[in-house]
Parts: sequence; C-alpha cells; structure tokens
Amino acid sequence: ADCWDQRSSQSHTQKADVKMELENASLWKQFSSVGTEMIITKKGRRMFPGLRLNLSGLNPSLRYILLLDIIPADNSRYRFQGGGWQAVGGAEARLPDRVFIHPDSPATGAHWQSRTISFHYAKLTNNTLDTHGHIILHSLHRYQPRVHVIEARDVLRWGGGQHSFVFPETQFITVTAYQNNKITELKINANPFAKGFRENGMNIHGLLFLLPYRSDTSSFTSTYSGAQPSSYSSLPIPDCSDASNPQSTIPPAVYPSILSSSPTITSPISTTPLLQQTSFIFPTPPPSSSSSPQPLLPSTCSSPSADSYHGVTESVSQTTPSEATFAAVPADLLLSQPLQVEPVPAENHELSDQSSAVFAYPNIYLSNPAPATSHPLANSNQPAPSLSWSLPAHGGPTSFAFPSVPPHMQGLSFQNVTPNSSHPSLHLQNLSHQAPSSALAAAFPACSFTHPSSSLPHPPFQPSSHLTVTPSFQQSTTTLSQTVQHPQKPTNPSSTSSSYPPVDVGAIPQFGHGAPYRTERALHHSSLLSQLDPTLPSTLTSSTPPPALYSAFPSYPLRLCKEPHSSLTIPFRHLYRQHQHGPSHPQGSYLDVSTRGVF
DNA sequence: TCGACTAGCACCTTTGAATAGC
DNA sequence: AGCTATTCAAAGGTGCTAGTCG
Repeated sequence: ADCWDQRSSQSHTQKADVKMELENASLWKQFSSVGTEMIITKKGRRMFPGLRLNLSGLNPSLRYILLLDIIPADNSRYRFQGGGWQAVGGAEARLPDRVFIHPDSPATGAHWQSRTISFHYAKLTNNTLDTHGHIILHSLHRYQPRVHVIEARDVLRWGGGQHSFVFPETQFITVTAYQNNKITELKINANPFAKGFRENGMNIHGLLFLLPYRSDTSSFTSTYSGAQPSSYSSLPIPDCSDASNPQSTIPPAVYPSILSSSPTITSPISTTPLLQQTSFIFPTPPPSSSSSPQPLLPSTCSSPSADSYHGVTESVSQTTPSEATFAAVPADLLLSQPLQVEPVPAENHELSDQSSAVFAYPNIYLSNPAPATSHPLANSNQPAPSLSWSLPAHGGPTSFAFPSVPPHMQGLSFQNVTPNSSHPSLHLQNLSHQAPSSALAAAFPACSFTHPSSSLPHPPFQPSSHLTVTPSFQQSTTTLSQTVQHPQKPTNPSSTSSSYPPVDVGAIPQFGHGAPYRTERALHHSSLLSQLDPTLPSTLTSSTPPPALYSAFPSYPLRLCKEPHSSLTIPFRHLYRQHQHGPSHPQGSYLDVSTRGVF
C-alpha cells in the first residue's frame, strides 16, 4: 500500500485502477489442483487451458500493447514419479525468451476492455531452433505465464508504463506426453478439439462437476470466490473456445491491482493471484559498470538507493506526448554495455517467403564488450553490422527506436527521439543502414533464435521490490494439495513465521546469494521472481539445496509491492517477429526477448 | 532397459470461401 | 446489388500409439 500510495501521488495516472481478471480461472484451478501439464511439440502446441482475460481500468482512448511471456518458475527439472511431480535436478540452460504479442496490439483501452482477451494463438515448442516464433520452452520444466499491458503512445515510444500480471494458477509443467492421467482426462473433457477422445463423444459428465459453467455462454468464467467446488454449476458441456462474451451470469473474480489494492486484496480466500507492476522502473548502471556478468544481489541486499533508479512513471507525468521518447524502457536495454543490432541470418527464407508476410525485427541484444559475447548468433555466417552505443550513467538522455514496425502498426505516429528527454530511453543509432528503406518488414529476415539468453550478459540486478504476501497466501499454501511432494523441505525458521510482512526481494535467498528457496511458503516468492536470472552462477544458488518437490500449483493472492523502485524487463532483444494474417493479425506476433523480468 | 521424444493416425473444431436466399 | 445465412471443404488442433533415440 505504501508503495502504491507514493507512486500514485507522483504520477497522477490511472495505473492504480488497472485490473485484470482471469476469466477462466476456475478451469485453470481445476488443472492446477492436479498439476497442470502443457504439451510442447516441435511444431508448436497451443496452451490449454488458454489465457482468457478481462481488463479494466485502462484509458479508453490510449493504445496498449498486450504481451504474453512465459518464464521459468524455478531452476529445476521435473519427473513424474509416484503420482506427482518431483524435482530431479537442475534446470537446463535458459532458452531464448520470446514474447507473444497479442494480435490486436496495439489497440485502445476501449478495445481491450470491451471483450475477452485471449492468448490462445500462442504456441509452445521445445524446438530450440524454432523459426516460427513460438515460445520455446524446455520439457519437464515448470513455467509461469505473464501478461503485460503496455501503454503505447506509439509503437516506438512506449510511454505511460506497464502493468504486469501473473496468475499463479496458470503455472504448468511442460511435457511431450501427458504424465498424469487426470490431466489427460481434464483436457479431453474440457478441450473441444479433443472431443473425439471422449467416451460416446460427449462424455464429460464424469468430470463436469469440476468444471464451472457459464449458463449464457459456452465460456468458462472465474467463479472462484471461495475455493468451494460446490459453487460450480455443472453439466452442460463446457465449451472452452475463446468466443468472448462479456456477459456472465457468474461474475468472475476480479483481481485488483496489487499496487493499489492493499486494503481490498485482503480476503483470505481470495484467489487473487495477481502481480502487477505499474511502470518500467529500472536500474541505471553506473558509468563504470563492468561488462562482465555480475552477481545479481548482495546477500544482504535491501532496497537500493533512489539514485540508482529512474521512476518512469514520474517521467511520463512530466512529459508531453510530443516530448516523450521512450518513457518505458526495458531494463535490459538500460545497460552500460553497448547495445547491438543483431544481424538476421539470410539463410532462413521460410518467413520471408511466406505470402502471409511475416515480419521480423532485427534482434536487439545486449552485447558484452567481450569478444566472446559479441556474436550472438553462433550459427550465423553473416558478419553483424554491430550498432552500439553506451548508455548514460544515470538515466541521462538516450533514446531507443525500432527500425521497423509491422504494417498494422505503421499507421501510428513515429517521432524522433528527443535527445534531451527528461526520462531514460534508448536510441539505436544508425539503424537505417540496416533498414534502409521503408520496406520495414522485408528488411529483416527471420532470426535464428539461436542465441540463448543464458549466454547474454545481464545487468547487475539491484533489488528494489518488496514482496508482500497476504495471509491468504499462507493459508492457501499451507493447504495445498500434495500432488507434489517435498522430501527436501528446507528448514529455514523464517519460513514458518505466521505473519508475512512485506518481504524485500533482496532478502529472498534466490535473489541474493543464498539458496533459491527457503520453504515452500517462500516458493512462490522466488518462483515468480526466479526470472531474475536463471543463469546465475551456480555459486549463487548452491548454498541451499533447491527444493526437490513442489506443491501442486497453488493459487493464492500475491502482492508484489515494488517500492520505491522496481524493475521489469520487457526487453527488446533479439527479434520482433510479426505473423501477419491480414490487418487483424489473428495469429498474433512474437517478440524475441530476454525476459529478465525483475520483480 | 527405460524414459523422453517423435511422427502418423483418427477424430474433431475452426475457419473461410462459395452458394443460396431475402 | 447488397446483405445475411447456410453449406462445405480445407486447415488445423486434439490425444493416442507405435516406434525411435540416447
């Protein structure tokens, strides 16, 4: 609450009102109660359940971009043993992070708020060489989807800030074949595409008692007001299609903004699994920042000094649209290290040859000055026209620009960045030599996606966030089903505390040099924040054994109060690929990023 | 030998073009 | 002529299964 109050008093924006609800939360909870598994295939597989969201609190006249990314929930690899998922080792090296851009993006707040937002077009793959832009994940790893709402003053000048939402019940473990028969049954009975596997075609009666039913539509809705299965209606065949229907006879759970909701998010039975950030606030590295990867956190880290950060929200409130250049800057781009525009391998003609006009942006990645890291595409045979610059020491004026934009975004305004902008931004200099013409999309063939983010240098993380866990979190986590066992439960006494005062992220072992987890209660603190950097040197996470087992996808309210400084990265590294299928882009777009999301 | 993964299969829904009716 | 509703086929999404791989 303190965080938000302070922030809102500075920015005078409407950010506090932005809310996102997971429309099919009940369905997700059904799966998470068993242990959600998501099939990943070489060609890409849709998620089921899909993310069906409702947004409110946006400015109806402003444009917003909605992004979906999926981050590792932890650093473990899993195996299904004894009817549950068990951590059996460390996670594999993190893959290139990709973001799925909602096909409607950018759209006005009125647009987003007038319909159900679905990310069902997003596909997951285990093909590390995927050229379709699908989100690449490791099999048998645990992941957490995130949704980001970014105000887009225009394509190149994202302003106003960002809201990020995490629904813990949407965590899943990736598999190439279902392990848990219960999951298979749920999928068959809930997914219309699997109807053929139902007994007698419509055989869902055995499971429908589990599934919420929206009487006036075929869509699921979040009726999870108190985790009472009895609250679910039953029976008509639940259609999990994404046909939106704003009306619901069963009001969905509304997840208020974390930053604004401390008084209202206190229901102990709330399933508010929301994590929201209200703006890009990122650390600005010192001028002499080392080019080599640095420890993310000191072991006793507390909130850094304000001098290290720039509150973008403040900048926005002080900047007119014509002046704003890039109010919201991905943290990964705000490095002292040069940024480079990655060459796009020409050998990949798949995308460029498609009549559907797939658009690829050149990779933009953070380059370690060290030669070993200056060539992000290990398999690229092409020399890279490296465009680089240095960022100012403390958020001084820099700027950032995309060399190209998808056609459906070209109608938006593009203004030159203002060198004297009062807020931090980045500028890709001389991009025109790589995108010399207005043929923006065609200028960039597909990216190879072979540059694992784990090999990238990372900004030194300076924790600024405070993680607040409500009592409901305790309750929910202590009453979790034990589908997943915990044979190696840590014994940190602090984890047994009966109260959960705001927790500085820096105090969470995973964010410091200590063990990644303390207890299962702290699991999700760190899980949701594990995105800090899975590529941490092993020494940072070796002091305490990682959790061997996890609870089964709990749902609980989660408050992440980023006060006074917070960082979130929606980095625009690598590639911005647009799958275009006409003006509406029904298939969505993918943005290749290194999602060092820092909560 | 075993776990993880892949490709092909049947079955189904979705989608969009073609057609018919008003 | 223009709009809407219907039909139909192609495309694509499912889980299952046998086979392959390490």
